[in-house]
Amino acid sequence: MDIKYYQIDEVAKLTDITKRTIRYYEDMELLKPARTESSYRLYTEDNIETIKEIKNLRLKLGMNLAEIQNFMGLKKSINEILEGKVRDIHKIAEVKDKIQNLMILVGEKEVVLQKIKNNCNNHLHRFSKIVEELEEE
Amino acid sequence: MDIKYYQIDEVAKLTDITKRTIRYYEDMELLKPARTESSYRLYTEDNIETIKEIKNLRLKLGMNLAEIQNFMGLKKSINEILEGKVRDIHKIAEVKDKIQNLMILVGEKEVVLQKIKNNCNNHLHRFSKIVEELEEE
DNA sequence: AACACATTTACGCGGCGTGAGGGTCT
DNA sequence: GAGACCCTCACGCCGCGTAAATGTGT
Repeated sequence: MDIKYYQIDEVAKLTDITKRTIRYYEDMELLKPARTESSYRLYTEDNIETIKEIKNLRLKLGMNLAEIQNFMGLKKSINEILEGKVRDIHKIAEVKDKIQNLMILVGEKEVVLQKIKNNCNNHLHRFSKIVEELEEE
Repeated sequence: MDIKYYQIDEVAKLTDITKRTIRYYEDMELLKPARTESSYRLYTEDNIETIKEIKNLRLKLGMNLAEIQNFMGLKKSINEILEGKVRDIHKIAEVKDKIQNLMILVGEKEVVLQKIKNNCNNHLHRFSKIVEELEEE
């Protein structure tokens, strides 16, 4: 069963990430696409999923590439543990710590979002009342 | 009743934002501190709150300064409406639209955070089981 | 005079945008 | 031969970090 490969232009369209940025992620070692004999980059479905994940982490959560590197490394460690490749309890404990730290950061971001949401809702309600009052005049 | 003013070094310590960055926010017109005769910047409590808010929006939500400009403009519009300075129903409707768009963006960010949280929790549970099994050996 | 602040100006890095100049052909 | 791709430099902008040169005095 052969793997389907995509060229960079198609990947850019599928992910809505520019070719420049996709190549830059490779420079930063977030991606390692295959190459043709003439150096054309060949991306797998997995590569495309990785790009979409980077996009989310950058644009929605504002992580920088170093943080994303870290995050990807954590995911790799998690998979190695789940696959039984890592059986050292201390190593596993380290990864658990990293996961818990990550959840703290996630929690802090959620707090900020909640505050904004609450404010927005309050304003929308008040505006409705204000508009009603204006319409009565 | 006179207002208490802070110099930039104290503001930097109170907000944990560098002086360089605080000055840069002024260049970007996010801040307009008063000045002494010798050009020293003087910040109010309100200025400090603004800096803390910018910090949250940048570091926790990854907004760029242009987006923050927009966000601050929206807040200003909201206050003008709440204060009764704006009584044009169409203007109020525009602001409501902007608030709703903002809430959509906030919702998208929450989805990403929720996925990460769920994954983290799943992994932590699985790790506990793996560690139990390893300890039985 | 000396110290601890302040000011502006300017170059450097990360994360790309945007060509330029030149090969390849899914 | 002509598109429509691909490649690798390389310079420019934004959001600051980090001096350097200079002024002020909470």
